[in-house]
Amino acid sequence: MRTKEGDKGKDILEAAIKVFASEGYHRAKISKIAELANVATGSVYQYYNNKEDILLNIFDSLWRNLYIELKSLAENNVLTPHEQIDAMIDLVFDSFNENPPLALVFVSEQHHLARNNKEGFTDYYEKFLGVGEKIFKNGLRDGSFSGNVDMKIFRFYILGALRNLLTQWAHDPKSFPLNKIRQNVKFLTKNGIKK
Amino acid sequence: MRTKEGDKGKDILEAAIKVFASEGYHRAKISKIAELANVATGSVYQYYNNKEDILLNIFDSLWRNLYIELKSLAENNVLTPHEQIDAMIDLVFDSFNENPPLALVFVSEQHHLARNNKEGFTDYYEKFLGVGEKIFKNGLRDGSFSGNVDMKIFRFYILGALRNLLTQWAHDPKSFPLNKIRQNVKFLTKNGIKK
DNA sequence: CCTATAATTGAATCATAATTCATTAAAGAT
DNA sequence: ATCTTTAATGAATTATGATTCAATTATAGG
Repeated sequence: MRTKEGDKGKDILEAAIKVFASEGYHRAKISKIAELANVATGSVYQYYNNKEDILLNIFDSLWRNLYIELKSLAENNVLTPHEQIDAMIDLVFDSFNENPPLALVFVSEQHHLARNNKEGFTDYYEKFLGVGEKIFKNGLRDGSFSGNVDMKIFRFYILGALRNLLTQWAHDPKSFPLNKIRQNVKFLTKNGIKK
Repeated sequence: MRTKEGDKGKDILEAAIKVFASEGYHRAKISKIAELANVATGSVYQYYNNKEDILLNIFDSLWRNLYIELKSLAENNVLTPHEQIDAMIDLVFDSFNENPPLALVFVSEQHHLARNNKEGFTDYYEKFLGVGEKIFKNGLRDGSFSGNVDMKIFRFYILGALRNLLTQWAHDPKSFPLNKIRQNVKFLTKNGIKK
């Protein structure tokens, strides 16, 4: 019996991230992904059901990691709620720091999955939001967060801000340094623009 | 000489907004847009060069309006910089309040245009950002905004937050009331989450 | 009431690229 | 060494839907 050589599944996923990032999901050709992965076009279908399935796998593993990391920092009792929010911001940026193409896919292609998979494209996304809620509630309980803000609104507010900043950074990592972004986002989230 | 009946160009644009919103740009069929606009498929091409040109027109008029409105409120000397930011938040929400499908197109399809039209898909977008800068600088000058925040970062921060909240609202306008969102965003932008 | 011009039509064309599948290759089992 | 099973291949198939264009229709001017 013939056995699989190397880890073609992974090669394909990594190639897909690059191609999705540079062409966008719809323009990305399976043949191009296969070429980058050093695999025949048909082989892609040995590993994934179809093009969307590739994207699904990218997002599933992405949100899985984010969820696991956020969970562990939410369980860290040494951190104050403010520090947990800061750590969450770092977590998001760190996840993409070494991989701008992944950031581009993350910020640009999720809406495609969300549209097709009405019932959620990955459980980890929901779970991630759930952990975010927990952090927020702790902050309210111990009095460090303002009661004037709705949890869900805050959640989408900060994720939207992070996403947009990540987009700009990924397009031009050099002229838009991540460390400065981090610092500013932490400040704004905590204190707002008011002097 | 035969003359144009009604305003088919506008009918097509409005139909396109609905179809793009419900199907997404790539799945949207020209034939479906034509049907909704009560026009033959071919007629669409009398008014627009191609599918992307339709999207371009939607965004051009959208950003044109946003720019004009923002400009006029930036020139309003009666408002403090904080009030101008608040008014900008209102402006964005007001632009979509009556038209959730337009909001969905706005939040989901701009990246497609940005990707293809490297040199900017509409001048009004750049101009809008320019006016935002002006407001920000005024706030710095008169001492009402914190000097700890970089202008460009603030700009993408708040636009990202607005965009994400608009997305959620457009998907479910009833359970996610715009007025509450407005109020929370204004508060967060100004004061942050800190108690 | 003609005629010229421009608007409108929608079926046919055309391009693209996802997916399939018959074929070939490799590796473990006998 | 041969056989069997699974992996890998990439050319051929197929589906889709954007765009074109020859035919038709409506209006204004003469």
